[in-house]
Amino acid sequence: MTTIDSSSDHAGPGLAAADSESLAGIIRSAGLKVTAPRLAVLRALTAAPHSNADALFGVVHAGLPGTSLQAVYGVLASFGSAGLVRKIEPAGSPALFERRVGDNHHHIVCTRCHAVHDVDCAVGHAPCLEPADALGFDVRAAEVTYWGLCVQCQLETASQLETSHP
Amino acid sequence: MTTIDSSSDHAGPGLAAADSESLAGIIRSAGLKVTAPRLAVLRALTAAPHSNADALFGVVHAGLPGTSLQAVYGVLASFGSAGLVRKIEPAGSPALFERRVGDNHHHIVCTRCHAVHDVDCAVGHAPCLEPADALGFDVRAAEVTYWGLCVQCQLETASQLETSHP
DNA sequence: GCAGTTGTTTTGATTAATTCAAAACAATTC
DNA sequence: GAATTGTTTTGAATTAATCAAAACAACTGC
Repeated sequence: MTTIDSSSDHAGPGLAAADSESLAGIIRSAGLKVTAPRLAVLRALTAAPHSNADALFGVVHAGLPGTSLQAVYGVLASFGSAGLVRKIEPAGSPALFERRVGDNHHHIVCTRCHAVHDVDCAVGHAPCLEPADALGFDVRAAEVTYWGLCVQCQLETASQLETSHP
Repeated sequence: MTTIDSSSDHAGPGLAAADSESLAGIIRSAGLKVTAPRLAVLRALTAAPHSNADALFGVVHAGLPGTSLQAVYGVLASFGSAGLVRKIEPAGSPALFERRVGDNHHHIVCTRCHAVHDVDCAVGHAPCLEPADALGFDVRAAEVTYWGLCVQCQLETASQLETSHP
């Protein structure tokens, strides 16, 4: 299996060495050991935010055969507790992961194709963070999910309607 | 337990006949056939909102042995498409069901014990319904989930802290 | 540079929640 | 009261995720 080498005087994979370097730095700064699967997952997640474990496994496994799906789950779990990634679980989808953490942003999900995009707070600051009646709860977070049709699906459903016109 | 019976000339199950009658009416009005499992699920869900399929199965099966878990799933699916119940899927919990539909309300979930309560809109009308940038989406719904500690869990964690003091 | 320690990954199995499909059955319609 | 349509049962399968032990690799200090 390949080793991880960040020293510059080295003719490794070659492509995107600086990229790996910074990703490695991010992982190390989080107090985690830098490993090939972790680099690969972090790179894949940077390229495709809102990916699920299986999709990440596909990408990672392609570039690093021998990586197991369980490894991806393990990497995501460690990234999660290290605060490096955030896990979101929209109804009807498997868990998705994103690197954008710490800010207060929300998600908009297409009800037809399940595409997910980030949306900033509606209000500008902590959104809706005060429920009308918190029932004594110590509220720590407010999660907003918007549901609707993405542009693509609006077009496709419109043309379908047209086609099925008498 | 006292019997409530309004349809006097009827020797049915006897217990809570008026209740069953009205529940039956609700089911029938939704265009669905009235069956024992459906009545039982609707009654159980009225008594314990935010129940999952398994919990409902437990209650239903106790009163109506022979009912299968799949029947409960089937009932909930038909109720769902008939608009009689709403399905919510908080992260980390199995799907929950509630009869409160059509109004715009949200949920507050305890991060420790997973208790779920209804909360009304933060704003009074459609809450946060306009994201900062909808990215071209045709937004149809905004779902807000508050996360925090319920009163009970606040007390329990506080006393735990106290106990573990040096 | 090299060995030890600690943490990570693989391998293989297991669980939880839900869905699918066909046959048996029951509620409304005629 | 019989036919029709839809519902429930039975049994299996699927998906997403988790658990556990052994093999392995990255960082620590020498």
